[in-house]
Amino acid sequence: MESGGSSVKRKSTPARGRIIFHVDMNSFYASVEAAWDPSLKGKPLAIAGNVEERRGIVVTASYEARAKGVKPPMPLWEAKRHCPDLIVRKPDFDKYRKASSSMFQLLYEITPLVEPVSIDEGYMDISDSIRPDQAVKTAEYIQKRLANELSLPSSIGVAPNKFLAKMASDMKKPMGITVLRKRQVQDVLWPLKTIEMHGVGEKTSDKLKKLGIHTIGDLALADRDSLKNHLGIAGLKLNERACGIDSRPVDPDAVSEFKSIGNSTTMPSDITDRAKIRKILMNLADSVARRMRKKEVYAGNVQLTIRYHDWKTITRSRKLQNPVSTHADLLEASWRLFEEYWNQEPIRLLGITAMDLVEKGQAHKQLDLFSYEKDQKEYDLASAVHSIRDKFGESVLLKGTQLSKDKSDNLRDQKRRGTSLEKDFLRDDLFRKKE
DNA sequence: TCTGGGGTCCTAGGACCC
DNA sequence: TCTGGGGTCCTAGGACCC
Repeated sequence: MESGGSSVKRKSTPARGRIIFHVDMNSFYASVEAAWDPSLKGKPLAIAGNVEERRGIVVTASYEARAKGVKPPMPLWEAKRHCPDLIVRKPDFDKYRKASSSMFQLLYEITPLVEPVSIDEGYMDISDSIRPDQAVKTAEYIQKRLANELSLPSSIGVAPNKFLAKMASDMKKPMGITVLRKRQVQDVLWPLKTIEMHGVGEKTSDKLKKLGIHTIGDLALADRDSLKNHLGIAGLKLNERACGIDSRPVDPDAVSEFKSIGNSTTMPSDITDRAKIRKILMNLADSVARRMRKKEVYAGNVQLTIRYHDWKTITRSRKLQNPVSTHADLLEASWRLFEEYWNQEPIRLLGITAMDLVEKGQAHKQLDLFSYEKDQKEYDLASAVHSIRDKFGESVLLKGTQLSKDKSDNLRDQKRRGTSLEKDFLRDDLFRKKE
């Protein structure tokens, strides 16, 4: 046992009596557009990608559009059939990011315990900042300010944990405030179909049906062993959530850094022409590199996505010898993957994703010339020792080379595992010489 | 005329080490 | 010579969400 005295720092204690908000913006992209251009207010509006092409889909629809049957993610042509006077706008992400940051700024005024989940939703833990009897008033206050100051409608769920808050915010839209208490779970949640549950998609819901589980209540009362067998750990989690149990804390740092940055594009028509394909990869590499530059990160791994004419999608990735950031390096890496894995069939979509992101300073460290030269010498020696050993056996080596042998073993391991950043740089150099 | 583009997390298998 | 089990890293795919 540890001696007492050290007090635990708490962000958001799952232990007892938390009050969690889930703030969910309604039709966010469409609402932002209408906030910027009030002439759009009250009109059926859809935000859709690929507007000129035939392949656009509705990303977000205003409530007026929804009333006429327009529902994301619906192909644009179908949306227009439902609603001939539909106004269509292309997404403008810079605009949405700005609106998003204003929105979160407002939430931070209530408590620092805000966890952004996506561009338009987030959790708040107000347990330590607001008196319980003031919770609903606070939710109303937030909602009013979002509407008055930013012209943005929202829905807020108020509950003892994240899962219930999330479910609650979904129940009244737009401009709803819903309180969901633990003791209401049985009455309110259990009658719902499993697909209504956050975390259950089509596949899982189908699997559950085969187990005779149709509602959230079925899920709550299901046999845990059976759930574990068929769905793994995820099954156990779902069972707990269905019972209203969720101990995940609200973590303000949860999404502070990006894990990957990618861009992809669907072609107007399927292609097989290598020159065209390379051109598209060039553009993708360019936009990924641009976004990486903004975030000041390097990529340790590059992934290529190919979606074929028949919707079959493959991803191929490779860890890089040293982190890269330029569009040329990204293109080179993805082109190599492309050459290696394309099966010659017509392609519908191409994507490049930068993964294993490291901060700029981190990546630069490896380019330190001194350690490079030092390693180069050691590596050369190590390689020589290795090839001699491989050719003539251990006995040929002098005693004095024993140390180098160990070193060479080390280097060989690192080379294989790719764990040492400095050695990675070294390896890349060797790699290039080979080509 | 079906099916976008941005992500995260989890699982599973193979290679390899100890 | 035959043998085990735990652990890490890498890659690919799948499910899900907004």
